[in-house]
Amino acid sequence: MDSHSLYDKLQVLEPREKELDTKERLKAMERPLLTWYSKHARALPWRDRPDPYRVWISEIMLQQTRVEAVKPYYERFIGDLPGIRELAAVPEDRLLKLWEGLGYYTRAKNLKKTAELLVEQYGGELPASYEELKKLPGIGSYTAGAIASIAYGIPVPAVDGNVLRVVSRVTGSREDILKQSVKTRMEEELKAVMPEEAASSYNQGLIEIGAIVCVPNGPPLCSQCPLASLCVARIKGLIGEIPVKTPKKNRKIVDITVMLLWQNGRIAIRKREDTGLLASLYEFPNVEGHLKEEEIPARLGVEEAVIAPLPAAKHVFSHVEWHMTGFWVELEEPLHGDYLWVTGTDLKKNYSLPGAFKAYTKLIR
DNA sequence: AAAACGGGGGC
DNA sequence: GCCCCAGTTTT
Repeated sequence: MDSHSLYDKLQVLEPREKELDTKERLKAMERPLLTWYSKHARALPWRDRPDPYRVWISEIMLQQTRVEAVKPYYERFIGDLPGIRELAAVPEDRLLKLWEGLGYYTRAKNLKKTAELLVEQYGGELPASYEELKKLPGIGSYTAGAIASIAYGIPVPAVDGNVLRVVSRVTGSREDILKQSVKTRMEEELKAVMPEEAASSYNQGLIEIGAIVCVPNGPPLCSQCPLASLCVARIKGLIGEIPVKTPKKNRKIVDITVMLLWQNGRIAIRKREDTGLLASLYEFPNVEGHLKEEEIPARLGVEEAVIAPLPAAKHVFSHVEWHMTGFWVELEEPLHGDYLWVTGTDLKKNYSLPGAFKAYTKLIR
């Protein structure tokens, strides 16, 4: 029987697909990619003046974080800490306050650690070398490639989730893009075809296509894509199957009891451990497990307290869920221990409490 | 190779 | 409710 599906008819209208191997296909992206990027690049704050410091800060903020979320943080951060030396000298609490709400707080701590390193050992500047950049805390292969190419014009690739998606589609690769081995090979393949004089636009162009054309969720806008005629996934109708990603695992549930300790007009907070989840941020005193009201005094080591239950709350992290219950606890005297007793105003202005505690933070005047 | 590490936006 | 995001580090 004849095949007359819409897809078959459309395929007849396509220019005949050239027989290209992967390397030739990647090389063939260059001209359409650069032409398209010169015309369609979004105006973004960090693109105004791509000096190494500004590129570095933006790239760290953009790790696993959307452009729209980064914009206001970036502007404020650059305004407060305009250069490496200011960053190296900033107190950690003020730094974390600048980062509050962005997530992945290790990024901020690594930023400061690296700034100190740069002042002490690199003459206060980011090194103009992919290999040297990659040695710095918080800078992996993607970020090293991004800084090297965008700030210094060094022809090395910068393979992020966008590039993985775009290139796997263009080449028609059904390999699992979450595998490190697949990313490493793509980096090698792209390095071999990188234009010597246009590394910045080449990398940013690939990323830009991934962000606004070959989008991460929903169908790609192939009619706007400069790589459409080269794209194996599109030509073979594999857009829905590529990129391949392995399914992710379930989140662990953790029960937590949060206590708002109130004494003489002040609330107790404490600093979290400097490693692990929400490292170095502040929190309301809490314990793992769901405590009953009558268990509270003993846990706090007090004879008496006026206790009232607070609403339950849930916070979802990427790998764990906190299921929280809470109690309001009025004490006659301060507790011994590493607590800071702060007013509501002081709390909001000077201390970074992660969003996980929002349900309880908002109860404080 | 897998897990840890946030928070927000899209559907 | 699930997926994903201009990833890196630790286990």
